[in-house]
Amino acid sequence: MPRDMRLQERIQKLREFWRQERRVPVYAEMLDLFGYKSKNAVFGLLKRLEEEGYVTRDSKGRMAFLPKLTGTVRLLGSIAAGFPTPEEEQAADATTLDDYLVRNPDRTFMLTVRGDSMMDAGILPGDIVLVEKGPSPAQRDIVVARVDDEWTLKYYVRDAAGVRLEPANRKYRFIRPRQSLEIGGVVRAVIRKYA
Amino acid sequence: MPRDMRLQERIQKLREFWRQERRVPVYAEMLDLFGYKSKNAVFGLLKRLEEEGYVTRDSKGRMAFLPKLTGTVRLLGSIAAGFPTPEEEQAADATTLDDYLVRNPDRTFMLTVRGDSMMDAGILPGDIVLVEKGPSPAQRDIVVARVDDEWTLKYYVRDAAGVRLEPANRKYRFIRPRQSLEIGGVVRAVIRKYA
DNA sequence: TTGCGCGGTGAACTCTCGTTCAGTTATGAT
DNA sequence: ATCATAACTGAACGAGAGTTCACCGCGCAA
Repeated sequence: MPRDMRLQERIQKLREFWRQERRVPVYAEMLDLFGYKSKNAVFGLLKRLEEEGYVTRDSKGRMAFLPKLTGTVRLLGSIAAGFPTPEEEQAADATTLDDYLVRNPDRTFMLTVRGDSMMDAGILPGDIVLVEKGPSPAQRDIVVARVDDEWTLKYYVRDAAGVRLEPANRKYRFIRPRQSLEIGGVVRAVIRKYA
Repeated sequence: MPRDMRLQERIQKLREFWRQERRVPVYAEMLDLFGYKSKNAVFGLLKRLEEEGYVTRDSKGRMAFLPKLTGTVRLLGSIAAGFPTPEEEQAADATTLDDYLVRNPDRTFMLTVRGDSMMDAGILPGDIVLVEKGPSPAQRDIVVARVDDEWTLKYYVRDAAGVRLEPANRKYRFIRPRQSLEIGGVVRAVIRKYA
């Protein structure tokens, strides 16, 4: 059996273990995970995995899996580039959606969208927005704002007259808040999950 | 200092540790993480965290953090329901986007959308689709299909005459594949990340 | 004030974990 | 076929892990 194939198989075992247990297996567990009989074999394998960027160790030698191992999706190119062959799939590094989408975990929330005020921006009712609380919005950021005692999504636009909130839907007109403008947060991502 | 507040602070420390190290801290590390002087204090705290569903143990007592601790986003209600008070935020359980969006990690890929064939379904150029390879598409699933030697997104529709691929854009007409229809995978989610 | 319980200290202990070393077997290139 | 190197076995070791136990002190209610 070729060397690289065996390695990939073992990495696959580690992925499965991680998904089930949410932790790094101890040597004893890796023994029967890989079919080894000696802990030193595990030791050697881990050294290779470290070289290839699947695991790290802290200053005291404690191990942790990296996203290359724990990731749930592989990042490929564009759709036009075509669908990947199995080899290309293997080559593509895995990543986690959390790392990809969330910068400030403690301030980020998922909210379900109601209403069609941002339809023209591709945000449909039922979609989920990732909202970061706290930062002051930049020009044309989409924000969660209180308008007429009701929370909605709007573009945040600063102009000569102050701040105005623009919908992305021709049915509605923009709004210029009278006094206090309450901003819940800034939309960092939109997620639509099918079925 | 009230009991629950201290607990929340400590949970927060654990979250930070997890984000940095991607593993469960050992007792010694928790000692100065929490400012304890005795390992038994850590032992007691972990028992509480287990009762409250933040950590699990396997049959041999090995610990793992649960999504309630490792999660990056909190799932709130709808936007119309308003923005949460700090107490409501605390009450909302954290979750990971990976668990939320990906069912079959080994078969799921991220692809960047090129072209406007699905614009009316809220899928814009530059968006990212999560594609699951393998499953046979259900009626009106969005699929990655090869059309005229080029990969695109289309609705998959089975009708009396066989299979047809429908765009979500009035500019284009549906397509009925002559012989072989190549399906790359089924779109399970759409993601749009700002800036 | 007394008594109780929670939350903590400190020390002792056991056992498992990761590492090391010497030696053996398998693998793949020449 | 030969040989160097990588992969693995088996045993031994030492450190560090988590657990347990005895005890303490503070807040709080009776």
